[in-house]
Amino acid sequence: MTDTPFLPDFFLRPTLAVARGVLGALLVRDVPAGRLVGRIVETEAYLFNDPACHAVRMTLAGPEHCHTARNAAMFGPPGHAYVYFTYGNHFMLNIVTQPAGTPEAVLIRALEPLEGVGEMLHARPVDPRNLTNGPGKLTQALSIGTALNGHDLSLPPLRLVQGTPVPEDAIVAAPRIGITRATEWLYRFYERGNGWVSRPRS
DNA sequence: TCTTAGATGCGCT
DNA sequence: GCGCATCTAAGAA
Repeated sequence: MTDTPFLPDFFLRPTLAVARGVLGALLVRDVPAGRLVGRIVETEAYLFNDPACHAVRMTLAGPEHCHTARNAAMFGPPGHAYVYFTYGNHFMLNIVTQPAGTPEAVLIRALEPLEGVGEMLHARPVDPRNLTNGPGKLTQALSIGTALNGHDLSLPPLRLVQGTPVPEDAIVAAPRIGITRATEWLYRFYERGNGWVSRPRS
């Protein structure tokens, strides 16, 4: 069960459907210290015509003005990783969706740790309850940085594999966190009642 | 338990 | 310079 990858077509579905569909999927990360596995419990969708997306300028000025070194991976093939650095400290992990040329992605916001918790705590020495309940936290716990930007998520050392999908009636849609534009769009999805979901700042 | 401010560095204007 | 798909420590209650 931890070895079934997603078929490429999965990432060609509408990005909002992918954001729901990867809830329950597993992220498998191989590091020298061992194998780390986390279950995805919270995501956000970012669309090409989305004011909060790094590639929104495509709609305004055309692709040639919005395709930059930073967001290049979002224009690449679906099912690959888009990793970027922000706030001077943190890496964000996204799954690229849509055909190459259409910059959309799904941000992984929280994981439920399943395997390798001891190794994760070594990479991120904090109270275990704060190990992977946020987008910057989980990348630190899994040692994910820009070296994995553009990486094919069907291959080691970072793979996305199928788990038990979260049923639709257990998925909550909510406003995205930490953005200043399009804050009313319900593009954040999480598993209802899961204790690893990040908490919005008030 | 909750709220606030500061850190930190890259990409853009 | 300013903003940022964030996190943490410190302080109040």
